[in-house]
Amino acid sequence: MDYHHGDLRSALVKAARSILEEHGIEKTSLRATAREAGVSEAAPYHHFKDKNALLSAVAADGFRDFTKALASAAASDEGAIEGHRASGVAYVKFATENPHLFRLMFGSARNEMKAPPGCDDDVKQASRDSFSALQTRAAATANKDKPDAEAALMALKDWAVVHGLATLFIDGRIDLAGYGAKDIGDLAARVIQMQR
Amino acid sequence: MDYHHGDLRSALVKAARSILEEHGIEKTSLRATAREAGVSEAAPYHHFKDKNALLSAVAADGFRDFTKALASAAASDEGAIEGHRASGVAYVKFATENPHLFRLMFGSARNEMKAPPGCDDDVKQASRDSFSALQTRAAATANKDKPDAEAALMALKDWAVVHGLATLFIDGRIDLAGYGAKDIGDLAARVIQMQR
DNA sequence: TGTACATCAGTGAACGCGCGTTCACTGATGTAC
DNA sequence: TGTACATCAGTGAACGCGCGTTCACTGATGTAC
Repeated sequence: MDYHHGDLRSALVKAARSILEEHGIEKTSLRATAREAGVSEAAPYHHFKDKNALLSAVAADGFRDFTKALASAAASDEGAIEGHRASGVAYVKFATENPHLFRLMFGSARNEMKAPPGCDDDVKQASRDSFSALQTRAAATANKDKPDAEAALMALKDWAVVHGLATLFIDGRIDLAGYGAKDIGDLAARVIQMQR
Repeated sequence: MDYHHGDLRSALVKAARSILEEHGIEKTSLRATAREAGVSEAAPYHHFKDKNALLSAVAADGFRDFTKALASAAASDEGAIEGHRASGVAYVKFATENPHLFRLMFGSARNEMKAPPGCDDDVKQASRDSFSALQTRAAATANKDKPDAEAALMALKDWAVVHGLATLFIDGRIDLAGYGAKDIGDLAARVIQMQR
């Protein structure tokens, strides 16, 4: 028996994330995670206070990847507007490629209510980082003549569009063929640039 | 003991919906529903094949209410665009007022995979009704000069905006005060009418 | 370099829980005669 | 109108399951001397 694993904590996060993506949130139990990591079912308690703490670590991890994916999409295009749009497409793609993780990150699967304040800080911080980067890019595209309040609403609308597309798509509500789209990235790009 | 309840089936749907809204999806069990309806824990099996069937009935019920709420909002305003916008606000409000129901309706809490084709038809039909009404109203606002494909994308964008707002809000991602909004309906109305 | 020891990260067994589901049953209801 | 009986919607007890969590434990590791 291995009595010292090396880095069980991150191995558990990885294992949980893998179960989550493969089998969904309701199969993602502490026990299954421990088994996946090849460790006894009580071992996770040396690294996580409870199940919620593990799920929060997975969510925080997800947010860090998410932030990176959006930023790198934005950087690969020149021009504030192009970059903003590219990061919108990346938003939808990330959700599509990691649907269960995306739901865990945004949803209510973790019990945030009973967490003492100060706890769960990791997810909170990681998600805040994502959204502030998002808003920064949105702000960079704003018409200079418009008041700040309008720019903020516009940024929210852009966010809602990509979040709505992502959510509807992973919940199976969007029929790509019906829109003549070859994939969700294609459809997202066209929807994002659409104007009345 | 009451051996004949009268209309246990719909009482169970009502009970499940009430537990769902009050305590969330993970507390919504068949047993809890039976207890809430004041009936033995095995009784539901005379009306629903399994837990999924009960949840599907709740979701279908929700979709019917949802469709009504959107239609009546659209009807209370004159003009296609005003009606369309009003139904968008109603969309967000419905989600806000019935967050758990909304998640059940759209989400993956029911196991749709293992349902034999032909089953679950009730939800499918009810949700299709909702979305087709939505698209009809969107189409009515379309610029006549635009090709149909563009109008369809525009309708999808409108849908994504309200669905995104609804989802982000019920998941606690939107700070109303930060936008100077008095409530979510107010904010939704402003976001919906916002243009670049 | 060698040894005693505190610490720390594992183990494995056990707890209690609520759940979905099944079963044989029971009593109320409506219908045929 | 009265009665026999099939049907149907309930009951209550039981099943097995996987889960979160706790516990006393054990053996590996690093450090002080």
